Amino acid sequence: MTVITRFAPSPTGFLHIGGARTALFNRLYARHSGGRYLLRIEDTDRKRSTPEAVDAILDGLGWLGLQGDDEPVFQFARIDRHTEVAHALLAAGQAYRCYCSSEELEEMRNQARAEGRQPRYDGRWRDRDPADAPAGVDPVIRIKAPQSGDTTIADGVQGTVTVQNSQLDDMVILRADGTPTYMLSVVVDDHDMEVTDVIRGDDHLNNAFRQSVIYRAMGWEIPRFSHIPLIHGPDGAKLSKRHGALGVDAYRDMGYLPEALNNYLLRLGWAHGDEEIVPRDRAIELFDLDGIGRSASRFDFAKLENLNGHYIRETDNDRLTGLVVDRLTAIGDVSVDETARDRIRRGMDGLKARARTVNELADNARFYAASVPLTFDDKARSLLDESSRSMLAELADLLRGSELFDEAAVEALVRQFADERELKLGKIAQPLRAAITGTSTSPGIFEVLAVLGQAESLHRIEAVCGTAH
RNA sequence: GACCCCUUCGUCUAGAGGCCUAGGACACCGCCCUUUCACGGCGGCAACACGGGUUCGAAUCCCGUAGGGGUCGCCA
Repeated sequence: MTVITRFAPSPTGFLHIGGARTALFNRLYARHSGGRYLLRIEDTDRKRSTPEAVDAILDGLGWLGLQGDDEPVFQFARIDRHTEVAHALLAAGQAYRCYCSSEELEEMRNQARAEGRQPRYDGRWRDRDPADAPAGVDPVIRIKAPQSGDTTIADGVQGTVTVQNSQLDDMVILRADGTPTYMLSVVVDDHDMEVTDVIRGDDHLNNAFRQSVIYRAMGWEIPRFSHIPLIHGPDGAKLSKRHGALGVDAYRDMGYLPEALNNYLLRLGWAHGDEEIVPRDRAIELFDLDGIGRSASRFDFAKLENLNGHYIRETDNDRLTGLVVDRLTAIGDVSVDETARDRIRRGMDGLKARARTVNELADNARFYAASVPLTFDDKARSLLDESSRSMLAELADLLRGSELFDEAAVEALVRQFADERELKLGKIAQPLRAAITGTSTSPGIFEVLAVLGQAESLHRIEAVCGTAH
């Protein structure tokens, strides 16, 4: 049987990090098994669902490369099928109308809580004569849950989990306004979409038992459930905005690469021996439900950042240049023309070894796009004292006379200059760096000089020495 | 509160009774490389929640305790 998985977010906000990981696992499992991975937008809550959220989720999935194999299914469009099933259940005597008001239910729950019982619906309309129905009350339809025995689920991650049926209550499958509830819709859709594996967050584990009631009532085969642990914040508490419960677009804005986020999310809760770097294809090859742990894991930005640095170093220079230019342009403090773009591209080897995020990369590349007069940070300013400036003026003369200006030629020149004066290279390199980059740290100084070229390099040095020619 | 789940270095994890003096990665600390900062290399610090069993032998199996998490909607 072909494996079919699905990711089913509700469009009430952005695609958060937990959802992204759920989508990842679903896709990976489907790919690994040679099956299909589907997307379903659970937009049955008309009050909270928004088209903006649908776009945000689709965008996020697209960025991560986790879009479904088919066009997404919009659950609300299938509402007729859901109500049809509800009525079939009613006709078969598997469900019944309940005329309780919300006040009545509230009171029922309060009383149960007060008596230390579980706040469940007590089934008071299960066998009651519909003739007793109070006038003017629109009933809901509830399904008859088993009242004795127990239900066991063989979960792909959690193992065998058993719950006493006395814990289940007769849940609402069709609301008073005639719309289906989530519990009904998911089951009907998963069945109709022929989903074989439901891989979702741990927070749904209890729902699996309730949903199996509907499967049984309809005589449908129950899919294999796999409930993956939730992601917590660094302090072990539920992920909050302060931590990482951000939309994936926020991670993109922070300068993370989608392949790094995918790798990080994969390793968060899943492992294959000691392998840490697991690119997509390798992930598809290795991914298995067995590798998923059962305990919640904490989100760790430091590790994500380290991984991101790795992927930045692996990424080709043209793509990186595009990302850096976009970022610099978005910030808008330097204008990035073709010359600047070309310098950034040629300087990318030196740049990318030193950055862990695209934003850091852009910050470090800024000096390539800047123009005289540069802005200097404090360290650079203190490096450019009077004696350094006069030394740079001499160096400029030497550089000006050079026919060649590639990295090797410049290095030879500067080293020779240092030797003649019996100076350590650092004594010259640091002021030089300050003069041409405006900072005290940068890629290798000879590389920078070569990328900038003779004219621009001299221009920057002269601007500092006040010896413009 | 009831029900369900979880518990190995600070963090992510390896570990399916002897291979464990518990391995890797991130972070941290040294050293090396070096014109700066990184990258890279080498080394270090650091954990089986606790208590009982079972067994010749337990991080691995069982029970309990403690702690953490999830769920208890006409939300999804």
